[in-house]
Amino acid sequence: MTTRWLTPEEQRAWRAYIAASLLLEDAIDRQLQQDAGMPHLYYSILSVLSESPERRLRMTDLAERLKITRSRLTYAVTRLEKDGMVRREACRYDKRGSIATLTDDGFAVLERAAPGHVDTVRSFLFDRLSEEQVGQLEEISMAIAQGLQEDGTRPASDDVPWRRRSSTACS
Amino acid sequence: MTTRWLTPEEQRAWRAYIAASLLLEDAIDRQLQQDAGMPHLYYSILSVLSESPERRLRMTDLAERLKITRSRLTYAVTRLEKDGMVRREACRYDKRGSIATLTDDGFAVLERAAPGHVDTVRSFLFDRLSEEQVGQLEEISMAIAQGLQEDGTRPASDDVPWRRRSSTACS
DNA sequence: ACGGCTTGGTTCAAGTTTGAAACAAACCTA
DNA sequence: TAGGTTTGTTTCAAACTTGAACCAAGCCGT
Repeated sequence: MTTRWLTPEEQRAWRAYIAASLLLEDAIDRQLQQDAGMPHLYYSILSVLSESPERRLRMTDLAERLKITRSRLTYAVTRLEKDGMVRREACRYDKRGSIATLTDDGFAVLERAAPGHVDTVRSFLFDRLSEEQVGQLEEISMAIAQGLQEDGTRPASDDVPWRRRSSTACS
Repeated sequence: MTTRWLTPEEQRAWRAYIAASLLLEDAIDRQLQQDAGMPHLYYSILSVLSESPERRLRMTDLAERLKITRSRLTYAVTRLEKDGMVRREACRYDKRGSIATLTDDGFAVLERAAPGHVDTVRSFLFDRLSEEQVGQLEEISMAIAQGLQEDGTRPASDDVPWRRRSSTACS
């Protein structure tokens, strides 16, 4: 079948989206680099850890939540560990496992950086959108993400309910 | 003043957005890497050039349109030039300038890759959105981009109408 | 208990991005 | 028109990302 090219509306949306996402990520990266000495992803790692039970998470779970590869996460955590914001611990129940724990230092950095980060997100994103648009953005994003996660989520099909594939509770 | 944290709705939207944009870019990068041997940005460079008059554009203009730094563009174009998809030419009217031109080979690669790319964008993005949502996405993206470009665009304030700051027409 | 498959994580090399510094040409302005 | 600033582009080192390859450790069937 012959290609269905994008309609003019779709083209406009696509280009606007590309531009916006690039600019936004750049702005956020710059702000965090300035104020916290780390890029957005690294901040997100600290953030996710801080909200996890005991501030710890297995590498794979962390990667899954952040939607990044394990390899990328390994690199990032190695850096964060060097900087003392995260500690790696062995998983008792699964000797293959490695658990990343947010240190007090890491938590402190996070707390110090959070206000500035939120301000940035606010001023570049939410302050420019109506309440309605915020809802629309969520729905659109969910729709996109859903289509891209079939694989990642489907394997979890709970036909084996007794077996957590994501061992957050480990150790 | 004390920080205005994100509301639950905003948090949800923000997280969904981050996830979606990461996943989408990854998917598109992978597809293009597979089928065209280059990441999304590089494809975009060829694409923008292909639509420019004479298939050529000054580096700065190209960077501006793509919303990337000049340094990043320099690197990318160097690679594309090595691969023979782009040629660099000197600008006659401004000896500092450098003009990137899409070669026939580059155009051919673009033509060959375009259908697969469009299919990908379609299946991961537009097929999952209603017509309404496409419009919403455009508006939201425009709103975001606008806030982040004040600097880049404002200097262009046409109080000096006789002087094009973007010399697309050069050479 | 052995071999084979899968899973969790890391490693390594190659490629890309970043941001500051370096240059050179163009543009003032006194 | 000399000197100072701005603009267009590249360069360089350091940081980051990618994907394939690797190594253990768990899992499973026989």
